[in-house]
Amino acid sequence: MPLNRQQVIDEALRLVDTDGLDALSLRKLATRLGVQAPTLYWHVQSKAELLDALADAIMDDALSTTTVADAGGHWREWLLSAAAQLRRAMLAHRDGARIVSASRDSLRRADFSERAMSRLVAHGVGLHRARLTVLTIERYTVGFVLEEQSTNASSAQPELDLDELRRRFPTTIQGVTEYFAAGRTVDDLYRDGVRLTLGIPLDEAGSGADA
Amino acid sequence: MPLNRQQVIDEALRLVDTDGLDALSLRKLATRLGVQAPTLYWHVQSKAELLDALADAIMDDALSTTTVADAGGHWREWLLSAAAQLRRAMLAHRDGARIVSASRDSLRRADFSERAMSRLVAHGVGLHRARLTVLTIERYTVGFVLEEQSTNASSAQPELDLDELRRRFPTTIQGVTEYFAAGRTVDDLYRDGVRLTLGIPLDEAGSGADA
DNA sequence: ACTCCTTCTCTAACGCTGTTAGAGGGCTAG
DNA sequence: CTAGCCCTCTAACAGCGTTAGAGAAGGAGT
Repeated sequence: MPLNRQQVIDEALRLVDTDGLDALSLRKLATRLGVQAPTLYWHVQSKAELLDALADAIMDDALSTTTVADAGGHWREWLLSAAAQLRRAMLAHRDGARIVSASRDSLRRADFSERAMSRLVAHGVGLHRARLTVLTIERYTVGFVLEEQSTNASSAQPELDLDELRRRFPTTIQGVTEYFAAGRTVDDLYRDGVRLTLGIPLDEAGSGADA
Repeated sequence: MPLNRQQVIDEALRLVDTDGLDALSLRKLATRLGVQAPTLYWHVQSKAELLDALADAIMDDALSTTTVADAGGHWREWLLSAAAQLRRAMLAHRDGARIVSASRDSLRRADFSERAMSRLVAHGVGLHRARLTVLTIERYTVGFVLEEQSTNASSAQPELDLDELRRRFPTTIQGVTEYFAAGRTVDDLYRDGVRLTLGIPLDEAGSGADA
């Protein structure tokens, strides 16, 4: 049985998952597939095209399962769960957000936008606001997961003195501490960001002032 | 006069600006500085550290000018202009958002958060909401500029049929068309996203001008 | 004047990368 | 038996980040 484009993509994704995006080389990938590196060029135009295919594969996951969350309810709730699905899909693979954000034209991302926007419009949201809302949440999500995954990937910082941090970033540290002290998780943090954007009221332990 | 770490960073940034991040190699950089590649290792620990320094340089721009926008007014307006400043700083260099988002630990980004959060808190915003707001807007901004710059960098897509796009993404296309037809720009789009998150009312009907 | 030490740059090389050229094996169709 | 497609191969190129180690230049101390 000859090799197959889909196998190449799958194995590449697996390699990325174990070793990280920076460790993905065509030679290593070829070896895993029991083949020589130039052979891959029969199945794939270039490494860049392979990366685009990986991004599409990740986005497919985000799209395939969004339908499930279709159950009725307010459009805000629907969008919140669709966005969480997008995040989960990127989070499902190491460097997932980097892969998706680096892909150059992916139509799958447009599929996501289209699905979300049309749903909002169908629920009576104005076209203008629908577009703005979906775009904002998409970019927030990419930015969020990108940061979320970059901290994992990097080596530990040896020289950071906690006391100096507390001195230099008192408010930030306090805010972070307060947030997680209440038993909240990064998942909650992400969703609260979406809620903020959607104007969904969030339950703060200590109430926040407004002006 | 011997070479100098600052010169290395400056020239690297200039090289990135003209040729893009992917074209930044130590050999090319060294040649521009009239020196051999290994010499750079005297001034810089590794290429990764150089990239971090570039990110810091970009963030310095974002921080140095934010103070100017300190003039009184609602904290929402202040944060909007601070965020716009952050975006402008990344936009000022080719692949700026990629450089910033890939930097592994930058304290300058924490400086930005700290400054924004403390300002919000000083204006009476609760710690919880301040943290959430600043974090959301930061990640939205990185995601936004990342996408904004990635379209520039890529080669033009030859095979995209406009009719097929219209068929596949009717709502999206309609929304995009509507948005820009009113004379709005990408700048407006970015700011409207921030406004949405901050709960600042945006004028949907007519022009993109705002008070 | 001589030596020591630091600062900065050099040459040479290692192992890795994506990619191309081009040969060839194996299968199917005529 | 031949033609042609599908798929894989070997060999090689130019480029990459990085290291080892030599050496030039200059100030400091004796």
